[in-house]
Amino acid sequence: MILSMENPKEKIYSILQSVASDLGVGDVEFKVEQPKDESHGDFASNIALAIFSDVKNQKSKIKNPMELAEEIVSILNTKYKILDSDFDKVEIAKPGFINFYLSNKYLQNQVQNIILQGETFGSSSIGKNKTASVEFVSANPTGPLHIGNARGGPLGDTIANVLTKVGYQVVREYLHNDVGGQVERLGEAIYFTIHPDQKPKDYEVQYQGDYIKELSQSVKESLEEKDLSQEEFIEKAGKIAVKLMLDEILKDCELMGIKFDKVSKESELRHKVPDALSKLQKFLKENDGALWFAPNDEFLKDRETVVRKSDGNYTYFASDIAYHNQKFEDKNDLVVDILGANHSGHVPRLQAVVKSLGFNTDNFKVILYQWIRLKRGDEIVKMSKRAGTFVTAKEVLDEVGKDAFRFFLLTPRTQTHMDFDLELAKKKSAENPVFYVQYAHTRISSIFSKIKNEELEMKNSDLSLLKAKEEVALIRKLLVFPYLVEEVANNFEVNGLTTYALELATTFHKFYEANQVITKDEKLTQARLALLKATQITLKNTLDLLGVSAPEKM
RNA sequence: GCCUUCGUAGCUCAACGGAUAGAGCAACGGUCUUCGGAACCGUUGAUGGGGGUUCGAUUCCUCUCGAAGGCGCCA
Repeated sequence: MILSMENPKEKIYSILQSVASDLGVGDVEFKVEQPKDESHGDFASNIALAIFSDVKNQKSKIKNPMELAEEIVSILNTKYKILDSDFDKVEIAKPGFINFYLSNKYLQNQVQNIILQGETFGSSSIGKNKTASVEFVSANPTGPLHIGNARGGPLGDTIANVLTKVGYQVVREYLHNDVGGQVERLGEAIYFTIHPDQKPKDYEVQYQGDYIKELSQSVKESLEEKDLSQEEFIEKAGKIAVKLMLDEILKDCELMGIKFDKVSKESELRHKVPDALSKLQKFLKENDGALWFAPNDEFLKDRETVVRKSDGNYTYFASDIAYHNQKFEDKNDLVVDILGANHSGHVPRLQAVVKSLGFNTDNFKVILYQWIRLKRGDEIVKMSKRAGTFVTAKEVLDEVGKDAFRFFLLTPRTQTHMDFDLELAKKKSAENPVFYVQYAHTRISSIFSKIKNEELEMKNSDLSLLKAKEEVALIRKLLVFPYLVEEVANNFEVNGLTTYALELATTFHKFYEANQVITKDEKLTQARLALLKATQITLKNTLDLLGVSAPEKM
């Protein structure tokens, strides 16, 4: 049995599967994972516990998990000669875990490997020759991007980065809602701001706030020459305003480090609605003069949705049907929507649409993120676009900067209802964890800036000199990265990347405190420089995925 | 009323059903004649509450309390 060590984790998994077959329990489900505690090895498996708890397999000999683990390890040693490969040690632990320890030699050699891979370290081929569409932000253009919408920005962008990293060809998409009642309301708000005397007493203006005044000014300038009726003015004002808002939103996105590849307009999608609906004939029904999407899906019973109003106009939902139909007809292997929690009710309908259109819902992922709750000290800030009381993304961005902004928003899981203290954010921006990570990168760059002697180039360094506790720990941490990237590409939980960035920085800082890199011992210096190089690469690659800069100086 | 999500340390957040629940900030106490102290080390401190499933539960089920959001011919 020869172990190819390209991917130790997969290797362990496949060998354990063979062992399971040897034991006559080939169908058992077990895991191989990377324990968080170093003392539990580089990889650990619960296979013995899994076999034990699998009732069906208990019919013959009932052993306890520890004995089972012992038997498995002995098979690994004898039949599969696992210690002849790059493993140092295979141990059993308490309830019945089997822990695998990589040899120092294997670990040391990986340093060179990382350096050779450089910026491709962490890449994989799971998305090779595949395309993905990631839609995010898609904010209503009836007001500026606020801090709530903004969470989807870094999130979608980072997911797109990760998918790119694993080989997908990714299109970043934005949907511009430039038609519908909201656009008219916006036009009205502008009209009545310019002509307050004409506002009917019982009419309630939908959108308010300083931005409406500014918008009104801009709209007025471009329309004042023309002689328009109130109705024409409102219509044109809405269109102009919505375009202005889009430009502003996209500009804010750029401040966040985001550029979209494709901006679709709802007004154009509407032309494609009839085609898309024709594919859904079976699931459409007329009622009260309106046309409804009514799939015979258990979950959607009594939740039918209108696609064409009785006045003949299509709804936003109809546009979304056309939009998703197009995304899939564009032959995307993966379609990802990043939506705020206020769209939670929309999700099952979208899934039903994708399914009813005949596409595979496995290729359709919707990521819902919870709203951010804003606080000023102890006071909760209520945000309302209507009342004009909201905090814009730009305000916060200007205050804390892109890097801290992104890192902060990417740290919690998407389901977390995070609290954002504006005062604290301003006060503490200099102490944001992101600087801790960036500082690690800066420290490394600083050391390299001191190396002038070419003899200290780390090619051919003797990596076996890297055996200090902190050195080995650092190598181990570096090797987690490719597994993490692949995991995130599968589960979209990008917060794992920020956690990892912090852990990696910590491991580095500890190494740095304990070991002088540049010393009179040239061989050791070379080896440590190689380790630093590999660390720098990994930090940079992680920060790149997060869209956070990796500065040489701070 | 129904549906979704959340409740972890004083605060903001982590933890594929796994092993001693981890970080940062705050508080307190240490570490520099060395590559950047935006660092390192240490102390105090937490799973809202009750049941259940499991060898094992912050994680799954159930009840309960609390918070956010959704339940339109709006988007």
